[in-house]
Amino acid sequence: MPELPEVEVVRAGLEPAVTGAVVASVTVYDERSLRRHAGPSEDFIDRLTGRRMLAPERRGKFLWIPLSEALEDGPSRSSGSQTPEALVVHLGMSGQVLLRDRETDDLRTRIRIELDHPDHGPLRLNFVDQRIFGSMAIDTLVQTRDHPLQLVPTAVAHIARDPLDERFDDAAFLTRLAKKNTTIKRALLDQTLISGVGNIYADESLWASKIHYDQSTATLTRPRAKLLLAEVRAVLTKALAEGGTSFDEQYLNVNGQSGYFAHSLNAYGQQGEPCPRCGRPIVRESFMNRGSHFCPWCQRVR
DNA sequence: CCGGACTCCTGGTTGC
DNA sequence: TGCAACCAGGAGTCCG
Repeated sequence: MPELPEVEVVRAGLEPAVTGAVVASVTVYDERSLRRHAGPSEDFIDRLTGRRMLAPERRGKFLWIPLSEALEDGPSRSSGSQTPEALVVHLGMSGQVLLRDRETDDLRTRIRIELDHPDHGPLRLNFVDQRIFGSMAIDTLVQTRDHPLQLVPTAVAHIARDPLDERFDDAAFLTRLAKKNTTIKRALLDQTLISGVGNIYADESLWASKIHYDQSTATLTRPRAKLLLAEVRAVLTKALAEGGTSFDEQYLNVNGQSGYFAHSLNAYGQQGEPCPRCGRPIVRESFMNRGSHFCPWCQRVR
């Protein structure tokens, strides 16, 4: 499942290739991938075709590419009365954005976007998604509450900043966390409190900070919560560093599954394996309709 | 505010 | 060997 590091790898891979590119054509092969688009596929195609892409942005697991008019000369209409828009991408469980030449097809391509880039020439974006939990949509950009000059898609407006965002407010997060009447893993997965963390990195950062997934947030001491936040950052940063190294240079292959962190997981998917810290077996329990992996010895409710 | 149930979805794996 | 049941879960919605 793509979480913050995987989505950031995609964003960084797309940036040099799509920034400044003009959308030549759009093909929707599966309308279900437009679930989050407020309108029919014709509307999606009309609003995307002919637009110029700006630098991709990300918050948590959401990725978006702001769009401007394609006009090269004269004053840009995008800064005038036009409502700013963006192509919003969420990878869901299995989404990938593959950057290809105009001849390359990919299995299970749901949406295809053909681009003309002033430097790189003709390109093709294949949105591939096996389980169709991901989506593309054209959305309007709105001001954020804490920074009026920063615009985000309306679909992202309710999402908290992620812990790798320089404007993430540690103190405010810790205070909100302490006031919540819930348990810690639930809080970590609550994208309105802290974004970008999914099931894998939640389990990994809880293991690293020796906290049980069902620990009450109200009784979690501030030092331990602070440690957890530091471990969340460490885990995400490490994954990002490992994932950011595996690009195919010929096609600038942007792949949502490349550079996965699987070879250095301590808890996630490790049930039955010895805990790397104490040697006792890692246990998997069902929680929130998903697996929770933890060491019952190192991670106890306190 | 909180949590549980449900929905979307498909291909790999398991079980009989 | 064949097929059905099961499983994985991000995010939104609805309801108690």
